[in-house]
Amino acid sequence: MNQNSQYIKGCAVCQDKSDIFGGLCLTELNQIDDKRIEVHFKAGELIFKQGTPNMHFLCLTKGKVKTYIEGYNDKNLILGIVKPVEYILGPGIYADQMHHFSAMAIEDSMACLVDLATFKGLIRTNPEFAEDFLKKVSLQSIYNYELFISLTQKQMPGRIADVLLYMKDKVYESNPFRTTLSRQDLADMSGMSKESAIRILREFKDEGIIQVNGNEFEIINMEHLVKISQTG
Amino acid sequence: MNQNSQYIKGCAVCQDKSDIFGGLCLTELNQIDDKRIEVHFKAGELIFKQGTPNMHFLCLTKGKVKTYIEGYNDKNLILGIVKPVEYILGPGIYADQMHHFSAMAIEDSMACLVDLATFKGLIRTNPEFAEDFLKKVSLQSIYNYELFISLTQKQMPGRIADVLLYMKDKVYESNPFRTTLSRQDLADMSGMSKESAIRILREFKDEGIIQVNGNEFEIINMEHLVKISQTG
DNA sequence: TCTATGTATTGATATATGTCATTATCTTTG
DNA sequence: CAAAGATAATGACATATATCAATACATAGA
Repeated sequence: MNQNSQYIKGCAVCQDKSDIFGGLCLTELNQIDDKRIEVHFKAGELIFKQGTPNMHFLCLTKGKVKTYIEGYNDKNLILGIVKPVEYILGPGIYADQMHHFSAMAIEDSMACLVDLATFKGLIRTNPEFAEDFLKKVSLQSIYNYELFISLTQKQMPGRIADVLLYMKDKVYESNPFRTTLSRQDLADMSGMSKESAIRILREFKDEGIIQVNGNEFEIINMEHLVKISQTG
Repeated sequence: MNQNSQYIKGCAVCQDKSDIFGGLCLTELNQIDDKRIEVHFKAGELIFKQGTPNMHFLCLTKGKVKTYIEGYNDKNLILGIVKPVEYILGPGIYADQMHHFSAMAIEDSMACLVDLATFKGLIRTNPEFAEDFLKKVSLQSIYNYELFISLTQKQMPGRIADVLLYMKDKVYESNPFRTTLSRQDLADMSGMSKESAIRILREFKDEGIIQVNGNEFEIINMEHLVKISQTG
């Protein structure tokens, strides 16, 4: 994937654009291209912060990003891990123009920032684009409902199982997978203390459900893990 | 509010339509009117059920409705209470055409059901309408983030405080308020067992924060309740 | 290489919360 | 009005989970 040479030529030839841009014509793509900034973020860098004004549509072209709500007592709730090519867009753009969650690179990342006015203009003028966007928003919302159930109705083993399955299926899309997420991050994804997260991981390891080696995880007994996820 | 005589004359003269319809022209309103069904639901009746196909845009014109996710072990999570005039629309319409939560009348209610194709057509042809809709969806989403924090990072007193404040400010908009929600419902709003919900309510009562008389609640020490909500 | 710093792990303990059983209270209905 | 069924309330207890403190491990600098 020699992306670098591609985005230089602009959105029209970019292979890494979010699929909601797929239906746009050349004029529209150029319109975006004119208002586009490309930024590199190092792992650990904050991309935007909850409570600050939301000025851009952001499309992740490289790396990985965690989105998280900053709650009380310095506790965070990780909403999800975004990978390329996916946009990161909070609900603020059509409400109060603010960010309602924070985003931080968990790997060295690259993102295209598009002027919000341009983005909103496209929503107004191109119904297909608007529908595609609504579809994305809807899928996000459906995922959030699953998260609600996981976090509020499952006990710790079920929640950790959900996190492991999420990482395998949605984030890394491979079975032995290596993550840059810390144990604290795993805890923040499952709404528990990091000590508890560690303990559950150890139990899973002792029961032969997973293999853990530092930040490398392998799910060995998938059936059992899925069952734990389902029975809560 | 002699609504009944009004909707008979159709959407154009209806005072009870969701405000996102405010910007529609007469032709568009008539278009909706042609595809509109008006239905009465008795308290306790299911309006639509999670997992069934989503065929209509639903606008509540009278009564109150609880929306809830049906989770594991017959446990529900109430997402919110909808009151007139507000629409009830799940994320399924732009995704898999399914309901992702259930809706039940908690009072005798009246709703307008509008054909989804008509609704989607308006989204495509009227950018203001699309933007208003996106705004609604966004506000809902922002509220969901607050709910995430309340449910995952606050202890029981904080969660019950949030429920009480939600009912006072958003649902009944009055301070002594009488609700038709059961204690089980209050528990389902705050993600705890009904016994725990009852216990916390009693503690609040003993501490002089609220007054409870069956289903009538009055917040006496607002400052204290807000503090409990904030400190979790 | 050694120290310093952050992260991970573990165990002991405190606390929050759920479950179960029982009784009380309210509502419906014959 | 009485009986039956639901909902609410309470207490005793079990369990899930957080917190605290101590230790181990890794990693980055000097």
